Amino acid sequence: MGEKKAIYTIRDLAREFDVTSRTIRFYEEGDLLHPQREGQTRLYTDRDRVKLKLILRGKRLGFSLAESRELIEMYDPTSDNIHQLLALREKILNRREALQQQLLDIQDMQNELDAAEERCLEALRGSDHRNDEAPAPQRLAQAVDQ
Amino acid sequence: MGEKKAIYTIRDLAREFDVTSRTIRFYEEGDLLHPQREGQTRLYTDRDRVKLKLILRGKRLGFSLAESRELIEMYDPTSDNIHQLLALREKILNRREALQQQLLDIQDMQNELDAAEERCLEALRGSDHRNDEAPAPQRLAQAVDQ
DNA sequence: TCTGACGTTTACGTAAACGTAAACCCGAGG
DNA sequence: CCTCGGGTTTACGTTTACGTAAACGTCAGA
Repeated sequence: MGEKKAIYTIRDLAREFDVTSRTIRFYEEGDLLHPQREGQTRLYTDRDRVKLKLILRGKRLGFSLAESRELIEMYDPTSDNIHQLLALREKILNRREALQQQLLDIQDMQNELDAAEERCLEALRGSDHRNDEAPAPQRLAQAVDQ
Repeated sequence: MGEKKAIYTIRDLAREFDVTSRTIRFYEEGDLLHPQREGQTRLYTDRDRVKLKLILRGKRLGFSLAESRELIEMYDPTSDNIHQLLALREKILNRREALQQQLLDIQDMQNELDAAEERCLEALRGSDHRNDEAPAPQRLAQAVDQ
């Protein structure tokens, strides 16, 4: 199976994911990462790298660090407390709903981008025979209103 | 066609979209909304309502207010400056790429939520005959790595 | 007339997510 | 030996997106 013992320095990860070292240390402050230490120096494992990946993806989706921490903990059900597991399941369901809404939002927005782009191109092509269609104000309303 | 002359008070919109009046005024500070005034009082049209909707959807997708303002302006190509239109098209393309990444992120995350949920349910069902599978640390790595 | 619910402005406060600077340590290379 | 490029901590600064409080106007209803 694949090599697993890879060790990363803080710069390695910073470069790979295009964040600053400060950012990575900040995540540790927030209790999201727990690298080993060799003296003063932080050393990151593959596992840490994956967590960082999760955090950054969470960021792209608009999650707070606290939420990302929860998400990470989801994959680590060290707790055998049944009550906690149930609460966790709740959170998962909530997340799923939020994601579903995001999907809808994105689809809507993509459709509107399609339309916007077309209007742009149209405007670029025919800057001379302008104003064949309805005025702009109408369009905005139609775009989103239901 | 549909009734168009609807007028909303700040509270109306606040209630409808579950934000505070403060928030709505803040968007005006940021030049995202421009309601009419009747004396001191702000009055919002359907068009304003749609803009607010766009802003809030932008928020859900992690856009800053500045970005949302740009997005709104996209639908309002009052500028007949061709140069601006080209820049605008650039922005639209960038947006689209970002949204595509978000879609991937969301799909990944939904898959992981499926897995996480299953692990939860499994843990709930068989709290007795525990530890049939690989230990948790492996799972996290497999979930995202690759 | 008083109260209460709504509106307004001005302005300071706050939480999150880092940026940035100071001041330090440490190992390798010239 | 010195410097350079990395690492570290501590701590204050910054931006965004509002919250919150003060202090006020206005109109409807009891």
